Amino acid sequence: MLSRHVRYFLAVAENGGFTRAALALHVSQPALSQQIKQLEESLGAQLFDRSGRVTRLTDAGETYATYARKALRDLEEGKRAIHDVTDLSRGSLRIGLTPTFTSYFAGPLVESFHKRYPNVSLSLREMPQDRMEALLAVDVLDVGIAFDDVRSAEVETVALMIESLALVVGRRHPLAKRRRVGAQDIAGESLILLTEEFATRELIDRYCRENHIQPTVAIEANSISAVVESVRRTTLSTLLPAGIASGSRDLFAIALEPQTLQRTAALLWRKAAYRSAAAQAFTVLALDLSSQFQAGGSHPLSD
Amino acid sequence: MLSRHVRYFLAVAENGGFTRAALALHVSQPALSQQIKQLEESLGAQLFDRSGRVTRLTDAGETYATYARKALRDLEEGKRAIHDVTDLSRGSLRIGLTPTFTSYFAGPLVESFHKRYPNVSLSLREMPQDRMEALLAVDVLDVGIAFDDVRSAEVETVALMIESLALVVGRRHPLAKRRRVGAQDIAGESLILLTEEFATRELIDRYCRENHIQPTVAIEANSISAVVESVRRTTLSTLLPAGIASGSRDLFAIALEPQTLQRTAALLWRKAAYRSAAAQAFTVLALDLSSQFQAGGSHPLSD
DNA sequence: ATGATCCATAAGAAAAACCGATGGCCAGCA
DNA sequence: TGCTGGCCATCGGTTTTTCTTATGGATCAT
Repeated sequence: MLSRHVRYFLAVAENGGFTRAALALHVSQPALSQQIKQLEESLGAQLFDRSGRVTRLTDAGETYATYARKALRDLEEGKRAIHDVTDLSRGSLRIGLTPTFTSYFAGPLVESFHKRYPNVSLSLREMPQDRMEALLAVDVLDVGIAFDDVRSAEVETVALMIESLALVVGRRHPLAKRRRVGAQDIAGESLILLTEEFATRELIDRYCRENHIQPTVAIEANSISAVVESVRRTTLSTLLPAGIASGSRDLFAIALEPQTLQRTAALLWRKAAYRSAAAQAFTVLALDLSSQFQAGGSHPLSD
Repeated sequence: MLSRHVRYFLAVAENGGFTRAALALHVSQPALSQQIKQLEESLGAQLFDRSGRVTRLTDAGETYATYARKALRDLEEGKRAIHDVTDLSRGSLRIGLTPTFTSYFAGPLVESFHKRYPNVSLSLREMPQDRMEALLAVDVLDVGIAFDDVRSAEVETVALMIESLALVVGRRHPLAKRRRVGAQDIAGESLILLTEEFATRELIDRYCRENHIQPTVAIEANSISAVVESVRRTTLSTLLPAGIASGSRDLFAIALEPQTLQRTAALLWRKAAYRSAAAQAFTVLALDLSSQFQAGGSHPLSD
């Protein structure tokens, strides 16, 4: 990585002579003579004292050698640093999230990624899918977790799992013990729903139209946790990914029958973009985790 | 002195593209493609993301670039170290200056340096301290004259003198004959001050807050000479290093009592950097001159 | 002196780097 | 959607750099 001139110079300095250095470098001795001569000319100073029996550095040579060695060390360090980056002992990853994923999928994913690669710094930003796609396209995000019906042609996807919405209720809700419900059950519900800026809400509205039902929307909120906490404390219900209820004792996710209220969760990134080692590792982990969600019976809606 | 591979790599990184870099280097674009490809192979990592419209560094590339630049600086420093002749019959010195020093301290210093070493070429650049520290760190400047509270960890300092701000007024100003003034005198003044981009202004603002005074700021200017000329021609006053007034008949520097408005001027250079003979001679001269300022009664605020 | 070592120089051979031509790939635009 | 311009990769053939071998001059110990 250093020019021949400098490498040869250091070799001669270290070996205390042209002949020995030539031997060590597996080149002929005249090759060294020439290179060093050129270096001396370009630096405008004599680097070696060849007058005596042994070749030694001049003052100028001694001075230059310290800097040359430093430069060499820098380059070798750079080489090591690269491998550190690719083996994920550092680096960074900017992740975009659709709000509904933040709680139940992104949580475990980020946790396991951070556990495995603690030195990769993560940036998590929750945002609507439209915005996410735009930010991916201009390379402000590395990867997104959202749904597979992307609008932007610059974004490509890999499906993670099918996410089904369930009726989520609190322990005091009349339907709390039911295993499954149908559209007609929903029709009589008083719901608390996300506002229309969420893709989830659009999906629900379409579902209601298609099934010709008009459940009461008792409360609207623009935050998942507000919805969840309200459901927990009232006899209102909501429609959310079933995963959100898992892990919470007093929340029950009741499957919809038939399961028409579903969409495909996906990993998003810019088409043909360079994918950093961190991004690739994240992808692997995400696919892994999602297959657990799918296969393992733990996912309430996978059956 | 760096191998072609690395030099080309840096050029592509800096120019943001192969084509532009090729132009800058006066080689063909394929030559760059080949060299970079070889470098990437030898490092076992992709250095550039060529997928999009613009070519940009990958994480690995970014990492390597910092080390490569460091190596380059080392070699250039080595070159200068060689050329640096101890008798100062040639050489060069790149000096950074905080604006307030330009007039009264740097002037005499540069004058005496140039008188003593006429063959050393000088480069004087006025700039804010932050910028100065950055340029010192990347070896674009040899030495800086600023204040001793540096932010960068890569810069070290040697104190020159304590610089006290004084109330500077013109001959027609009511306080022109006073020997000293207090904070309460300042409170009633109409001032013309430097803008907030100057460290001096920050210092003054803090002083006012601490003394609970709010003098009128009649004029703001971002140039020392503008301030000085205005003070000379009006009955407005300003707060500036007392030294600025010395040597000018119709400017009067009135000491503040107590002297709380002061800071330590210092010489700055990059930590552990090679210091050329010129830089060392400059340091000696600067310390010498500053002790004259301090000791000799000529400095209006030294008593 | 003499032989052993060491480095410099010269000239041709080998290797590396380079150039121009060409083609593919995006991205912006009609 | 197809066109176009900008950008990079690849491919032969050429130029430049670097290397090798052969040789000669200098130094130093014997």
